Amino acid sequence: MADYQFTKVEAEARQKWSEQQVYKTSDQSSKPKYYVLDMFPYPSGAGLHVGHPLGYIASDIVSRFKRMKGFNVLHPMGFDAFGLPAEQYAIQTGQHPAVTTEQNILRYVEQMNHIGLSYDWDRKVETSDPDYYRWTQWIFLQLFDSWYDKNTDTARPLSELIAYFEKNGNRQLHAHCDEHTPAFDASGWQNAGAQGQADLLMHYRLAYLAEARVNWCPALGTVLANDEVKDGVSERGGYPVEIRMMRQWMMRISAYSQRLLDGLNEIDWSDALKEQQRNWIGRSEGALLRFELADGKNQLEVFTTRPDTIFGVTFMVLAPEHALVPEITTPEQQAEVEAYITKAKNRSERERMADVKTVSGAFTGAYVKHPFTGKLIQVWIADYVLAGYGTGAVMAVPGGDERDWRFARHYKLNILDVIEGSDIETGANDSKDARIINSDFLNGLPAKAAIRKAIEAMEAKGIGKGRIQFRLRDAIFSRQRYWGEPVPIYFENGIPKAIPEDQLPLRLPAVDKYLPTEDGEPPLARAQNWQFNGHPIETTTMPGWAGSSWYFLRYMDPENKTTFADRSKTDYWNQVDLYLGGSEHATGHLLYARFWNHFLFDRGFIGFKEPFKKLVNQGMIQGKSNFVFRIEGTNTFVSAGLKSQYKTSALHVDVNIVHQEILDLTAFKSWRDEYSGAEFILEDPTTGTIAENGIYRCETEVEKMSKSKWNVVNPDDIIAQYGADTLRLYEMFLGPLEDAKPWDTHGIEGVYRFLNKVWRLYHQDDVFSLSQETATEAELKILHRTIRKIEDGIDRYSFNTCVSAFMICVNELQSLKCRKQAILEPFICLLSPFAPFLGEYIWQAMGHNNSIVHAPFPICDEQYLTDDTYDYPVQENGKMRFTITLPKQGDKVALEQLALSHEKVQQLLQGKALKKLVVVPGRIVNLVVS
RNA sequence: GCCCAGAUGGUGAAACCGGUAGACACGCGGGACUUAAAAUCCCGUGACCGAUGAGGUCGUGCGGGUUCAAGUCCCGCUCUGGGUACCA
Repeated sequence: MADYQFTKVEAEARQKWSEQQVYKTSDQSSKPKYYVLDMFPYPSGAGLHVGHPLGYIASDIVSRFKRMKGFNVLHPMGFDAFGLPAEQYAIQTGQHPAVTTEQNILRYVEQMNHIGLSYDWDRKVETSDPDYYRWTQWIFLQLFDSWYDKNTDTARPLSELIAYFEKNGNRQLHAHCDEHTPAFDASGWQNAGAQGQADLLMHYRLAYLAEARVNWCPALGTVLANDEVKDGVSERGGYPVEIRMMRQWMMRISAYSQRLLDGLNEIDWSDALKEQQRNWIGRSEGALLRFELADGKNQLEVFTTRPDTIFGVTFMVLAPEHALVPEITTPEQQAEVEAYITKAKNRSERERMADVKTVSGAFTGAYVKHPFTGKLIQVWIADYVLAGYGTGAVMAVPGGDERDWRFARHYKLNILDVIEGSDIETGANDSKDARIINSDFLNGLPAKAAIRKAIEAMEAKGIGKGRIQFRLRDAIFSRQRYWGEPVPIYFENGIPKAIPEDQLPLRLPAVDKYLPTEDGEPPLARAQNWQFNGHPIETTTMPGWAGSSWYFLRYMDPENKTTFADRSKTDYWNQVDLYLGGSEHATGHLLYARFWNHFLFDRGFIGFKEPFKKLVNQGMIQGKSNFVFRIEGTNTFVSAGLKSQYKTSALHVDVNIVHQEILDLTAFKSWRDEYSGAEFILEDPTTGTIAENGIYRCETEVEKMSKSKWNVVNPDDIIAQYGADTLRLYEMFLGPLEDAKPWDTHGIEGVYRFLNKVWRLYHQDDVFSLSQETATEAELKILHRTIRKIEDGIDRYSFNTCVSAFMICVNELQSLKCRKQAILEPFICLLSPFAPFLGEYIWQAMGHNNSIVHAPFPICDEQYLTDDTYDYPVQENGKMRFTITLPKQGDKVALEQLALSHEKVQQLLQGKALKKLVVVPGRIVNLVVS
């Protein structure tokens, strides 16, 4: 018998769906709502790869299941269409990124439709569409026009802040603002002038301008992402990169630190993910305290989580870029300090944090006075202290902090023992459970009590106070790029002003090149008349996360011309019930989106704080990259087994010309021009020695699936060979949704055979035929057990076990030769969320007019699930021996009696003394014998 | 470095609450059907000892521990993946 004709089946089902517009979703329904969201993709030029659909298929199964269960399901899709790759492509080819992006999107939509994803495409959003980014710009302006009131713990309109300043200045104001905001009274405000007032407001705005550290590449004239910088030079071109302060738009996400932390308690996300967000936000309780410099002029402010170890301070460490460094450095130390700053300056933060082995620093020559003992303490600079965290300065307690200890050891600085039970010769002791010693008034106190007492003493002395510090920093929002949302701000006499709402969208202008200007201005500076009423417009654009921070709201009301989404619609659809996406977004997108959502809630634009009620991370499907080895300086390639005999460099090779790790030599030569004359040193696969007629073996490595790594596998190819239902089932069958796994088609035949078996249940000699006989008890048991397993599986997002449950069911029905509609009609409904094409086709063959998409999900009848007896495994000292059949439920004592009197048990116990009998009803019998 | 996750047969995996480790597949071996092949169906398949039997021993990355019982819980490691603030 031939295979089932999946191409025909899938084409017919697809036509049915598009004719009947089965996925169109109404904003009004008597049914309960359910919102299933996928993280929308960046539409890359390589098209959708097999890794993308993993999550999409899973969420599609849930969507289809919920529809059949009687929910009004919102299941949309869109595109995160701004981004660097399109811009790079534009730089290389001169093509406008909008053009290539649109082509890529069309391709993605087509691919998604081939997979059978049940999106309501009428709700598609694209972040690069002016009708969409108009509202991204609008939200930016709301942030620009808001400040954070710590009294009410909400964002409020700036007009209210201005009214307050006019009456009171910023006295008694409890607002979230920059660290060094000056104090002023009402007259100070009134006399500040337009520029002065604008500067003062800038300290409070939630979207604000400030100086920020960036990776500046002078040769490219642009700022680079950390991952575009490798070993201090640009990845593209290998030019030097320096760290520089630049004026940038920032987002005051730090105002929301505590709320973003608290909100985690209300949402159903994995503990691992919540933990990552908690660590990212990084709340720590401690004290802020000031040390007088010995020069009597300056003060040094530090944040410490261990004020209880204040008597263990033996030196101070500042970040090399700390503002006081030039001022306090003594002439004798100046050369050394400057040399160190130059060296440290261009190390990335990541490098500085990761490198704990090399200790480096420089003494400034300055001293501070210990606030309690009055002793003089040296002030050092070292790059393990980061400028961006806390105050950029630490009080070093080498007895209590590992990094301080290593630093002290290296520079032979004093180490004091202030924590009971330490051995300061071998390392620091950061225990918070020990008692404090050698510390005057803190002696004998446990650390936690000592922390409180130390803070009290500091407050009494007026040198410090208790403080809660967050690691979360304000986010840099400006990008020196072309392909992003323009920031809707213009500058009138240097004062940043909002472009009026009714003038939005501020469209991306045309430019002659997608590159920075000669003097390092961003690409938008190339635009003609980039002005508003004669005033220059901001030239940076927004980052990728701007558009993705609110797209889930736009799906609810995608066409709205007067607001980003009507309140009645956002109230109806409300939170996302299930959000599916990769864990690589744990601290980026998922934090920024929560921030914007909280903000929109504060300002009354939406009615809920947390956007994503339930979140599931699908594991990444990784690529299996293949490598060939070129002998350096030649065009000769050596097989993997022989490569150690030569000096070679490994090069990625296209996975599509490698089969079972063996390179197709002819295909390789025609793959790229430069390899047309390639020569090979081949190996004998059994002996691993050089062999003229041997094979070329590649080495493999599991990496992210990416065009640049030549390991992308396209789902279209799989669909052409096996059909979309097979692809869907196979991706689900691969393993648990949340696990990362490399793509491998080894087992795909299995699910393909399964679908053919399903087909044959409904067809005899390819002719559709079912029997109308009444189902037997055995058949009903199989069906209802499967219904239970599938519902359970979907509820637990355990789609792989669902597929195996289907396989078991079909194997059993097949061996019973069941062809009964009474069983096979509910079965196809059960299967249809997983294999919708085959489901629809058979549903139609059964004579239904409606689509299976709207069929009801079969209901499990409990009476077919219960068993009276159970085969108890009997263990001897925990080792499995045999099974005995006993009642499944029942009184424990009665079961013990039954077990003991069982013939096999008696036999086992002969000549042995029973020490203990363990019987767990419905589970196990364990005989403990001596 | 730091934070988060993972590791089970030749392979992908299952085991949901601490209770029969390896369901379901792939691959492989054998058989049926066929002139033959494909497709399909049936049987076997963790390792080792034993006779190919009965039966037994070992076995869930490594080293310890708790328990009548550990893949599952606790302590200490190793390796792999993700994130580390301008990739998305």
